Amino acid sequence: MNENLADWQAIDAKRSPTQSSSYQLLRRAGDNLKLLEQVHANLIVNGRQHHLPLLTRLATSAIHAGAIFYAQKVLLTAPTVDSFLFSSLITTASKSHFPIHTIFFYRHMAAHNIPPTNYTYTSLIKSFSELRDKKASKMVHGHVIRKGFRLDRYVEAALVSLYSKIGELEFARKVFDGMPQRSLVAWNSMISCYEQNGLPEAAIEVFREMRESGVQFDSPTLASVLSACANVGALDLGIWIHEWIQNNDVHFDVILGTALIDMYAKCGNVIKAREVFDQMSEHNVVAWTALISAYGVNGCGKEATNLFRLMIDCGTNPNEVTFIAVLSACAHAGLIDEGREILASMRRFGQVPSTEHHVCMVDMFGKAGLLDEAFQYIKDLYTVQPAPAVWTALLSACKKHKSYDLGVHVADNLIAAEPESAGHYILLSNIYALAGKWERVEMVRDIVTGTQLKKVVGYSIVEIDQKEHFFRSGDVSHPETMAIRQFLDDMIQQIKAVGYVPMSQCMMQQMEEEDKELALRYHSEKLAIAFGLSKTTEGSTLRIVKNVRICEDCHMAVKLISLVYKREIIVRDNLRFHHFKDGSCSCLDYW
DNA sequence: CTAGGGTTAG
Repeated sequence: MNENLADWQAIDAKRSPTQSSSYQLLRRAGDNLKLLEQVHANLIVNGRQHHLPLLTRLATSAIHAGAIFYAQKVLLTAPTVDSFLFSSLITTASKSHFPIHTIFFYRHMAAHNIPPTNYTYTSLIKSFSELRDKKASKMVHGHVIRKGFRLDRYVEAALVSLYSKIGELEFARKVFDGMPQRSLVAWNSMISCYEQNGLPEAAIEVFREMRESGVQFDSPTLASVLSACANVGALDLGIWIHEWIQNNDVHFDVILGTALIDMYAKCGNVIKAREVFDQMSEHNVVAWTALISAYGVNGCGKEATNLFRLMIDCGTNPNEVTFIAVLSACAHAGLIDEGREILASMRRFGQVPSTEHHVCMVDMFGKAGLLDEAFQYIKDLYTVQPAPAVWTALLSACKKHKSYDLGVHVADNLIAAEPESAGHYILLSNIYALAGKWERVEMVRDIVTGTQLKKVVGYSIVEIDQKEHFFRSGDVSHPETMAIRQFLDDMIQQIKAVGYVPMSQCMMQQMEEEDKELALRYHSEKLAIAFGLSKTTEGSTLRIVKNVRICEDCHMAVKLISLVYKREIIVRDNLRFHHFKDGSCSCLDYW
């Protein structure tokens, strides 16, 4: 036996490393844990456990197989260790989403007095960004500085990404600004940081800086920027990027394609979104969902549900996001029976309806005025307290359909469940206002102001010559405010001539009729449209992006504006699109 | 022979 072993080792020693039998066995074992254990035994029997490259490969393969504890055992029983083994373990563990074990390996590395490398930190940082712990993240940054990797371009890019994921934008920017030489990946991390944290304008601004500093961008850059364009409604820049992709040699994959679909969809151009989809060679569930959502938010519910079925026929299974997209499409289009059917089909795809799906269903019933059905749906759901978002959907429906009693009942429950959310109080006061109970409106408003609850400030954006202009209700901050107001006053006169009557009941505060009319007149979307009309030529489409829902008065006004000025106007609110043309809206007043 | 950071849908 011992002689055999000696022979074996003699033979093996003569082979080149890649031909060594142990290495071959390891390769063939792949991610199969049983086989890896056999190779491990083989290594020990043949006295090759000192061979670190083999041991490293064994341990990383074990992690790939999901056997993180086995990898730990390999490490703890290894007769010798080196920096490479540790870095490999840390990298593989972080890539395989074992963040805690990544830290375990890092601690052991220190215990063995093996100095970390920049490889160590990029992976360690990646694990911490998965943990989303602010304090721990800053501790890692401290380690990076103490060990002298503060100016390593790989580590810095990872830090930008880490701070992005935990929402520490200023720290991300500080690291980025402090880089002596910014890598492409660092630029991409910074852009993605702003995009992912709800600051699409800032993301676009960094992209501008990037172009100015002459850094060549790539496919991940553009995917992030397109996503930012989508969220801010920057169609001009989006089209510029699309053309750039067509004229340059950039890796056009399913991710970039999906980003393009979403950009066109969120800028209101479903036709182009479909065109991009049809040109893509690969369609995964994300791409399908983006297209279904495109049709859904633009009010084309029938097309959305047809695509949903086509997707399944083509062999792609819907996931939870797909169901949200298709159910909300049903809600926007009033496809009640289809919505019910699709909800029931979730189980077949291994999906369980969650709060977001329930919200879609309640919204669907609620929009259609089926308030009792919506209420019953909620009551049938749980034995315990339903999620607040479900009640909010019902409450919005109560407001829309002026159901006073149910509305007050729902709002009471909602406020009891989430007393810190200002939105609930506003909805409740709206319900009181609709019922003319002004003293209650005042009471609720006093609560909101008295406790300093944060309320969402509504705004509208209009893009003129690749520049976004922001307006809030009653805004006077725009440099051209005087001209805008004059144009707007004239615009109101013009639509009054064709039958516009200000819907003062949209004002949820008690004030004089005249004041109500003026308050309505300076709603942010009217300001944005007046500015847009005055700055663009006849025949061009106007696009407005809002962060809250359009009110009934503005909806009526914009219909008439589209008629009088012979303009197509697309308004995107936080939930869907309204395409105004020739005096009517694509939503057919169902929203 | 064994290791890096950034990208898409709600």
